[in-house]
Amino acid sequence: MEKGYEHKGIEDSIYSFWEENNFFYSESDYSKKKFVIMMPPANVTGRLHIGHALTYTLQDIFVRFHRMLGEETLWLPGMDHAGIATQNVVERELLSKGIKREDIGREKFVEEVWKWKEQYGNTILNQLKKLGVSPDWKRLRFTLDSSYADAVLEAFVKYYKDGLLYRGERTINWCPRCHTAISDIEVEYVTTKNKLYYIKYPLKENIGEFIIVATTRPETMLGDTAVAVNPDDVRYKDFIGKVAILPIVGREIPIITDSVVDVHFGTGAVKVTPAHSAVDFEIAERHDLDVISVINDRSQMINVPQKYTGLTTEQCREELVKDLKEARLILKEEDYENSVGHCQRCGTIVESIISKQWFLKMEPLAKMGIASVENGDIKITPEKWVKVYFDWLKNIRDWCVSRQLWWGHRIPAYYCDDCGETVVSKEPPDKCPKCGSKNIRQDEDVLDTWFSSALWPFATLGWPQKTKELEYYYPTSLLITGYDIIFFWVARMIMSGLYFMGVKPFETVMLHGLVRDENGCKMSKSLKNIVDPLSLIDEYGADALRFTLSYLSTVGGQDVNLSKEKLRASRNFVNKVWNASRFVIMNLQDFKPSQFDEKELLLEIEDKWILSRLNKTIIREIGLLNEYDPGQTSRELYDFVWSEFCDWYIEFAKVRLYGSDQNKRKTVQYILWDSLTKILKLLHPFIPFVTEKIYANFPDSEGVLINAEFPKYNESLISEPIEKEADFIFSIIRSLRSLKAEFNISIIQEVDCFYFTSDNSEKELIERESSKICKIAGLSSLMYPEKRPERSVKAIVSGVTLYLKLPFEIEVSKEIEKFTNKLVDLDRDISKILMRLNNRNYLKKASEEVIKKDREELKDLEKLKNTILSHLEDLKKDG
RNA sequence: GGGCGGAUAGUUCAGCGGUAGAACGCUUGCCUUACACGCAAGAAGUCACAGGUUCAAAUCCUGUUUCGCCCA
Repeated sequence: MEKGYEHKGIEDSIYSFWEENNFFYSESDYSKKKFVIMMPPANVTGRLHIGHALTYTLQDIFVRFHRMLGEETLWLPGMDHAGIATQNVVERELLSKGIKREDIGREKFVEEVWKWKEQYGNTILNQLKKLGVSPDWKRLRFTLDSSYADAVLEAFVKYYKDGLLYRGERTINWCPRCHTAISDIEVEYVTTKNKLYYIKYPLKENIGEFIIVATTRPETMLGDTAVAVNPDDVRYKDFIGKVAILPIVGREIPIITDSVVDVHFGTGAVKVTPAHSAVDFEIAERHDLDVISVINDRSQMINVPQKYTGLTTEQCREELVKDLKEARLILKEEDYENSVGHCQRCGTIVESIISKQWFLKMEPLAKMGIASVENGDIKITPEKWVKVYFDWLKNIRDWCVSRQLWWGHRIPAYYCDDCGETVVSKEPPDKCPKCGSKNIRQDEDVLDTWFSSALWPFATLGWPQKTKELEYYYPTSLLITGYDIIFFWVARMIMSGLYFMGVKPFETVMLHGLVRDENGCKMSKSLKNIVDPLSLIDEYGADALRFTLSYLSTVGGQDVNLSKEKLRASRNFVNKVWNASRFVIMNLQDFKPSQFDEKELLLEIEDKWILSRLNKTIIREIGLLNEYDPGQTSRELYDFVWSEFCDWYIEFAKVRLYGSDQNKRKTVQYILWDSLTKILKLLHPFIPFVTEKIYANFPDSEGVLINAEFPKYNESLISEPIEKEADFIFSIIRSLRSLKAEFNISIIQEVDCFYFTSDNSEKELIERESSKICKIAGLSSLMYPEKRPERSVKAIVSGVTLYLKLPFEIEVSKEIEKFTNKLVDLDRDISKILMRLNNRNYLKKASEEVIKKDREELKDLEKLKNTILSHLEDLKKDG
């Protein structure tokens, strides 16, 4: 084995080895418990970013863990056709060749997109492999696969037949750049500095009187069909029912009341533009107002006086404000901050317009979604998201599912040109069922990509066919994803799973945080703080990246602040594991674990200690992963492996390993082999490459780690007294080393040492372990003296006083000072505990366990105090 | 406007009722035959602020300040 772990070269070959041997493959097996995760489908245009790295690392940890537990584990990978994004990419590419999509037509364009997909679509999948993830690639699904497309059609038709899908003219969010409708949640609101204009609308009957409305978008007034005030607003009591004259246009519009009007906004009177505001549209429905569209789908003015027609909204605003000012109809304008909707995909300001679209009625679906989480059928963790989920579902609006794109699932609705009949069916009708006409056209639009990904947990398993996969794998076990798509994807999957399958799509949803930079800032192109996971893998190794991401994640699903510092720490840890293994393997050359009989074990304190600690760690890992806390698991594994196994056990092991007693040597070889084998298995879900590589070098390894059995724990090996004894020995060693450091004696320079204690068990323990203490603390001897040694440095551990024979004189006064200071600290600690133990309420109310712990602590401290006191006396005699 | 989350060592963060923790950085020694991506020994904190609950509060409650996110 090499001196340092070099991930380059190793990772790729191990990955191909796993893949070639089908270790990721799953087959339904009713004799086994199953564990199923559906991978959130990756955007086909995407490249691997750090957010993917986090989510897929976490998923892979659970997948590998359950696979090692012997469960039938399926992790189904996938890709999403990503309607708008993909269409944009290919459109841009064609445009660079001077071709517009309209030039070549729908069919040719879609062909081009498929070509693009075949060529570049697998980029992200290959990048994913670099991370070491282990999904069943043979079951890879794409949301436009023909069987998947069939599921989408089936869903659409069923929703329609059940009366949940309808086509209608309603207010929608329109992206003028993507040139399509988008759903409410695809709009991102950004606080923007704007002007608030106060515009005077003259009253018809009362010449010279006005009602003043405030707006940030004066150009929309051209489409006003009313002015509304709050019914409780006394200021406008005399205006209600009167008629205002819309300036510039001259239209007569009523002054109405509606409780949605906020009395604190502007003047309390608002203009009502039903065609360009969802709220106003609802007001219009309640009051039966006209709806006049004045902005078209290219952000141009229509149905307005000649001089404004065809202008963009911005040009129109400028002109109109000028004209209103000339007519002295603008009372004032003031600075104002409001939220302006932007297209989530391209950042363009979205326009509210009236448009004929397909909508999915959400209320009945939302009720199902709420119930299944409320009654505990589906568990969401961390729990704080449950409330967010409920709030969204309780206030949900109908979902606009049609998109004016060419790339996606084309809506299976057919319209008769002769009688106007609408037919929704999976198969195109050859004639109109109503009038028999053959003039039938399919709807031009495609479905929102999220409409298809909502079907992911069952459409990937062959639904609507009753496949054996669907039968076995549905419902799935766990869904892991970022909290940012709780509405987009999680909630919608729950609703459609319940609706079409009648059963929840997954048992548990685990939501994790988003990856941010080391200062907690969102990664963005403009901040130039984007880190590319592939270059991180290249620099630090996939294991180090994976370990960093899991190490930084928390049960609370906090955002993850990634830093190079943490990556370096993880890389060092991986290297530590490598070198500890290297040490063990080097010392196992003459040892055959399979031929060793456990009855020959001559266990010593450190063996029993590491076995106790190891078994506790196994229990912790199983417990923590079952509580969805991979972060805490990685932190505890790190500490156990580094600070306990490497720092103490391996150091102790060297004593017998390099000693002459062959039986002792065999024991320590066996424990090293046994515990490291288990450690590698415990670590494997987190750092699969390095552990697999090491395992291949292991004597008598049972094959490969990826499908090795997860270590079983043995509770009878856990012992608190053993751990306490070991800690006592460690403390002795620590204080001896500390003494040497204090007096600048090199760790390898051996010195004589005496120890004294009035406690027999302590004396025996040290006697028994003295040769190891000597080796590890760098002593030439450790003796119990006939009489008290003179002029020696002392350290005190519990009842033990240690006398280090230094090659030079020490200052007694300094020693006295040192111990006097320690005494002060000690007294403070003792009085703290005494205060508690003398408090009757404490004794009455605190738990027995706590009180017992306090009493033991007090005993220990007092023992220590007595030891210090008697040796202070000694020192004073010396002085 | 409504909701959620953060404020703990120089920095990044764990801990979330019973004696303040880690990593990195810093200081001092060490190339001790697994590892300098290392070893050993240190220094370093009114746990944002103010009240309250409790025998006991970084930890629970209320309020304040402040930073961030989501929804309207």
